[in-house]
Amino acid sequence: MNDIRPIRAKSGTNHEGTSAHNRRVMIDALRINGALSRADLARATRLTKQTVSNIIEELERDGLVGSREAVRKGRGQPSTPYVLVPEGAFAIGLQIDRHVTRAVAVDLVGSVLVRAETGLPPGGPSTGTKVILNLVAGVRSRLAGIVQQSEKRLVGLGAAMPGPFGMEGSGDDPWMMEAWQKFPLLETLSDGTGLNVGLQNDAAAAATAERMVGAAHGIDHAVCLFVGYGIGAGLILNGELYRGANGNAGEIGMALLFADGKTTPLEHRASLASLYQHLSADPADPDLHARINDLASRGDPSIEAWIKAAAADLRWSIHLIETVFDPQTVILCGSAPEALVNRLIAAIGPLLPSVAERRGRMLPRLQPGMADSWSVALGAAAGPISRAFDPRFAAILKDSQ
Amino acid sequence: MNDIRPIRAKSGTNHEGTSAHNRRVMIDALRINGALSRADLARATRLTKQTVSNIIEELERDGLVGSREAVRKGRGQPSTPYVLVPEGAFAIGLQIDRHVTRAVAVDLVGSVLVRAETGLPPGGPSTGTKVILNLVAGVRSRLAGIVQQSEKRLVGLGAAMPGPFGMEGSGDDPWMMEAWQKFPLLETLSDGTGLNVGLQNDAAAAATAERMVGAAHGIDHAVCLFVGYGIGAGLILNGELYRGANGNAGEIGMALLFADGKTTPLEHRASLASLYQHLSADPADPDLHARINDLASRGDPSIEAWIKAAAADLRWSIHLIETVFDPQTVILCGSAPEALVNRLIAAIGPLLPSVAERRGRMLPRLQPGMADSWSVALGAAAGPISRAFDPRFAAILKDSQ
DNA sequence: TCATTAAGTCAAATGTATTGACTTATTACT
DNA sequence: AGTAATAAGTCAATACATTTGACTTAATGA
Repeated sequence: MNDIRPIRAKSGTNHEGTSAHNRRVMIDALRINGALSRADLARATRLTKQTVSNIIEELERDGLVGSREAVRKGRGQPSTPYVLVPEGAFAIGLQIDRHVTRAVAVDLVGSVLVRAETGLPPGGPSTGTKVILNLVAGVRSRLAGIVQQSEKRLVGLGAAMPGPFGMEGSGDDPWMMEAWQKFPLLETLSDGTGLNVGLQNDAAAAATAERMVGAAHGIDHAVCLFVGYGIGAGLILNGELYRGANGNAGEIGMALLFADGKTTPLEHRASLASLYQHLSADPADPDLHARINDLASRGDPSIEAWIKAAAADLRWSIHLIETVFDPQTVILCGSAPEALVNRLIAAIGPLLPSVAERRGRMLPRLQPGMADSWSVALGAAAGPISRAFDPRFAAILKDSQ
Repeated sequence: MNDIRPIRAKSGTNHEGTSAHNRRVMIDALRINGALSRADLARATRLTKQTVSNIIEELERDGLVGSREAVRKGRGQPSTPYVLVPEGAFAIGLQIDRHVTRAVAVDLVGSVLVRAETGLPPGGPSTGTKVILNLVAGVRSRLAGIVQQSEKRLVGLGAAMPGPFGMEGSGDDPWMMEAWQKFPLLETLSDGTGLNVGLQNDAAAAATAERMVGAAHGIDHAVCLFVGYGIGAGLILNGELYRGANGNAGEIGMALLFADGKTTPLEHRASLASLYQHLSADPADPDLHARINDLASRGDPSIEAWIKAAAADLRWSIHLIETVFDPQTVILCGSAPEALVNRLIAAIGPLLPSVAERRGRMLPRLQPGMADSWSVALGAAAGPISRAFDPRFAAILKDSQ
């Protein structure tokens, strides 16, 4: 008689959910297409002109969209194009990496306004959180110096760091990432900044960045293969970042390869970590990034052997991604030096035959994405922007209100 | 000036979208939890009692839900539990396999009411469509003989067959599946039956079945590893079947393994096809299924070597699935004989260490799913039921109305 | 017996999108 | 030059689904 088992159900929705969705759809349409008139928006979203007018008026009042000069394009009344106002919203992005942490402030359209970087002292969270909170506070105050009302328009703080999260650890990581992965980072950052905080792994952040301003812009099914210290895949499925049950979806670097008579995780063979080992380089060396970029762009033999081997593994990874996710395109990005990523892309081709080989493809199977040191921090910041403004199923539900 | 580029945007929504979503949420809640009172539903869905009353009244009028006798459970007015009415809706499921085709009729709760099976003549679609349409028509009329008003309540026809779809083919498949994959099946079935028709690959169908009545019931992140003639994964992500950009997501059988000095697709090593080869058996032999079931349940040495090798490959596949999808659970199912699936599950354990190893797991990492000949046809039928009644983002949008 | 608790209903209010007529501004045609 | 055609956008009224708050019903427990 005593039924203690909780009832599981999805949340319903109501008028406010409808309205919230339609606002997001408008913003998304302007983000993807650039300037659009109210009539354009009505046709594209299948809403009526009147509804679009109401919503646009409201978004304009909120400072999220603005009008440009009317344009004549044939018969009929000239149309007034609307565009996103970059200063309509801001977010802070934070990248926590092995020996460095970076923070950026970005605006609604994904432009980076403030950058800051600092070394992360050894000792993990116990010593690092203070450094991080200082860095964020610095970025925040510099942003306030650049634009008016930035605090009011700050939608959140997005953090990114290498995954996987919540795993039983092996305890052998000298860079203490494992300690960070177990640390209650969300609460600490939330308490320390008073902002809404989100967390994703660095591959997911890179994908979020690619979707906002990069090669995945406006694409609903894309996978970003991220080559950094480790290797991960950021998954854009049905137009949304897919996180999995525990935020660890896409940790493809831990996929096992059978090679040389043993099974090895992909990222032990094809990541920056493996390159550092190949070069006997110290990952903490601040000049290393530039040096590798230089070696890669010169085609130095010390690096070519690694590139050839890594490219073979990445070729396999891309085949795997195409096979299991069936995306419209795969984007290769990374925190690796740009010249290295370009060399890898060149060395990866031609791709292996896969289900992606089909008539009528609109996009290349493999595209280069961002490969600079700031793309993960940018993607971290894009997270809160996306959560606040992109159309998502969760956003219409009552339990998100 | 002439801007021909089409405007891309997501569709907006309105009251009808809201209402449609809330109806689906009610049905979903009753499907997952069984009998619930209006008050229960209001709490679970976060809608008001009044709204729930309105919707339940409407669903009852539509014959989709019905009430049971009121139950007293402490102080307060006794509550009236509502349940799904099985006869509220029906769907036909169709499995097209290499040498056989099966059709079933299922009801709203996933019970199979009618089964029919027939051999598929050689020659592919040109000779096969007639057989299939006859089979479907037979099932349909038998259903009409069993229940009243079945035609009115028929929400669609779901088809399932081995993928991948739309690929440039190699043309060496004696069973003509490639011809089927290129054939305009949807149009043919739609024209031939007048029903809404959907198409999935067989792994996706198996996952749809597991979600409606099997091990994935009520679970939002699950992957069904399907062992049939080939190998595929059916992906339940965020509570919905994920299809990918071209309906080929989850075709894990084509993933490449490096082994014995060459790269081989997984399904050349661990599928029923490989077992048939191992046993030098004729796949068209109608007794083969029973014979393999017998060999597997007796632990016959002729099959144990294959099981051991296949289990190793499946162990790797499960690790891969956990790594890239981060599901709550992996379900092993198949059109393989049940005893074989059970032997495989036993031989697969213990699983490889992965991100799935974490404190506080609620579900086992690997669970057995359905392994009978009818589960794909059942899943095919579950497709239209799910499309019509399960909460989905697409269902609230105007372009789905 | 009566206060308390919980389920469920009623009628009015609220919030959004829709409808259809109307205004405005421009081009194309005669 | 004049006028019809076309398209953008507004106005006021309406429709639709959920919400609100008071109310009714039916049980338990002290």
